[in-house]
Amino acid sequence: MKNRREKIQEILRNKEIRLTRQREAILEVIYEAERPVTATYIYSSLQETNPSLKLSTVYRNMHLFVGKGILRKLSLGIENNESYFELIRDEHHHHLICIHCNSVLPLDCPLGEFEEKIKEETAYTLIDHSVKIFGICPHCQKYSKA
Amino acid sequence: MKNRREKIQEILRNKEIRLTRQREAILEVIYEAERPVTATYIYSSLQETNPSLKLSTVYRNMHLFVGKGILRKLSLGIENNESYFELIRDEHHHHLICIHCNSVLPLDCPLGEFEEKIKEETAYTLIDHSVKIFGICPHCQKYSKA
DNA sequence: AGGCTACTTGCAAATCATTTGCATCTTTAG
DNA sequence: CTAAAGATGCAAATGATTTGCAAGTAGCCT
Repeated sequence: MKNRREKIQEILRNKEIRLTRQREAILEVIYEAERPVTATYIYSSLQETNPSLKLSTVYRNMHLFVGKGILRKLSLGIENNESYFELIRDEHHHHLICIHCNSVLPLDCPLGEFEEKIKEETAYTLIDHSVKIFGICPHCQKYSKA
Repeated sequence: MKNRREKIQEILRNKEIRLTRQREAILEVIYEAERPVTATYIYSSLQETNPSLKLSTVYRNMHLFVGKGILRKLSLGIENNESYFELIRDEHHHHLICIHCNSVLPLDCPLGEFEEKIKEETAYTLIDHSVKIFGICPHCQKYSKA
């Protein structure tokens, strides 16, 4: 039974990415979050334990991880223009976004037949798709009653 | 039978927006484009005819028009981080995006029952959603065979 | 037609997210 | 243990978008 740190190191080695303190720390934060996070979130989360970590290093590694297929970059279209990053786990899914607190939850994919239909109708080669649903989470519903 | 300029002026008046040379020109570009456009696209399109128009004015009016329900802002997640804006015409729809030429086609909405299900399962208040399908259009399929 | 007032614009500087150049440090293969 | 390749810190650059402020203009009221 491997602990998280070992699992992260294995992922990096499998992808032929050098192990650095920073990279391990970044991936730990992402694993722990269990939801898409921003570069700034990662940076802030690590300020206490890794005060020398720079935001540019976070961004550089986001790029690297996306390129290596470890992460996926999302453009959620939330008020700010920050990009979110999430682990590419096995299964295809989508996102439910709270427009108050910007938190993000995973959703199953409701397309499928729809894609077939589009493919026939338009003759496009379909490559990928994304579904985003915006709402207000139960927690924010309470606090925005004021 | 109204011409385009008159139609635009009517829209602005209906929304209680002051008529300015800049606003009319901006909306003309958007109407003519018949697809989502960026602020920079609008700005460039107007440099010849309205050389004094500033990009900040375009952005300010994009904001205004979105707020008044004339336009909708899209985050398409295309390589650059530019925002796209489209006219809010009649009905709710979605987008099929060609990843080669960045052209955008409208799609019918495939959600509906799915939203009901999500609402029950998560207790979120659902506000809006977006579906984007990425692919390669028939035209680009030919030219990318090379 | 002229004038007032509030709203707009141009302009320049600020801001925000993200990227990049460069010198210094660290990882890893031998 | 050591050198070379690659990574990081730092600071400055970039690109998109926003903002403060003074000057300009639309729309209303004589």
